[in-house]
Amino acid sequence: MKLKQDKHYINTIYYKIEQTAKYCRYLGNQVFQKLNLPITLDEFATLDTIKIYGEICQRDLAKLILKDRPGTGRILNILEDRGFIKRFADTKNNRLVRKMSLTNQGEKILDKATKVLKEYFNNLPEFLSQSDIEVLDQSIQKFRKGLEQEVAMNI
Amino acid sequence: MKLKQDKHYINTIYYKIEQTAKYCRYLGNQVFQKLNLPITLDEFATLDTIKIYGEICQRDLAKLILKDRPGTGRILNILEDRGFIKRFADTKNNRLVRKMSLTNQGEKILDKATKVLKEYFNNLPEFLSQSDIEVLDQSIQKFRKGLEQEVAMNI
DNA sequence: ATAATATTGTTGTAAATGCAACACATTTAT
DNA sequence: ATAAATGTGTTGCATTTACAACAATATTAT
Repeated sequence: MKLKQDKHYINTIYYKIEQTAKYCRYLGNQVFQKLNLPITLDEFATLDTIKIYGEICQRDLAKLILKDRPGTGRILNILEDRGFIKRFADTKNNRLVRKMSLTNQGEKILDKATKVLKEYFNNLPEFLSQSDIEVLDQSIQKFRKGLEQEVAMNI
Repeated sequence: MKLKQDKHYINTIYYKIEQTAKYCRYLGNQVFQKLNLPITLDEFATLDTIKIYGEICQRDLAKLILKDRPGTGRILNILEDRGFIKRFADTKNNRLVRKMSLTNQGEKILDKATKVLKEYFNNLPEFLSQSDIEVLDQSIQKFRKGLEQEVAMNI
């Protein structure tokens, strides 16, 4: 993988991805506050992921929500305390694991937040066309897959 | 900006950018450790940016290195303590600001790190062609610019 | 059989991050 | 002229993050 000789960090694709990710995070958190949602962005992502994947163990969930194992456990503690999920012991490859599922209240909160968020984002000016997004999606996916082979995630 | 009705967070472009950024950060930090560089990724980015932009005030630097003002001040404290930069008072629009420049030692460390990093990255398998990178670069740039108008950065 | 290795989740802690408050100076508004 | 608002950098603190160490169990190697 060649880098142009005169490339400074600020001109690399790594920097631009970091920069864009930072904007995404700020926007996300600001939207959650502005809309007065009763959960944070991380909690929303966690609930939404549990809804899709059904009963998965904590480590698999950690990989999906991009947190490490301790961080995932802590988010789940909060969600459990607030009654949005319930946890139970199960096995996976003969190993004892903890899985989880949404409670009724968790479903309700998630649906509500999803609805409010969809409305908000539908009213945002469309700054990228659907086909632009697809191009971005494809190429960032390809980039990430390449990256994946170079970096140890140890989650 | 329309979202497909059935899109979960994990399928959005926001998630994929976060995910890719995380890989970038891990790879970066792991490379800096593996190569036994005497500075961190953040310090390198800071030195490299000071080298390009010459004498800028801390707040402008903060925007470039994607840190907030306190964080930028702290990184600069470290770099100053280690003798890689020197700081001095100046004015910008009649306002008192602190600017900085690389010391000889700072230049040396930066050049050394740049050389080692270039060698490392040149030996990585090329997982994206130059034209692929350009496509990614263009579309992520466009996306970020759209985002920029929706999010307050207050740095 | 025993030891070494691997998987999963938790605890603890050092470091990084985000943010509000402050100090100080300058510009703008009234 | 005075007050309010803005720009710059620092301090302090609460939260988040990264990471190592551990407990418990299962698999693999010797």
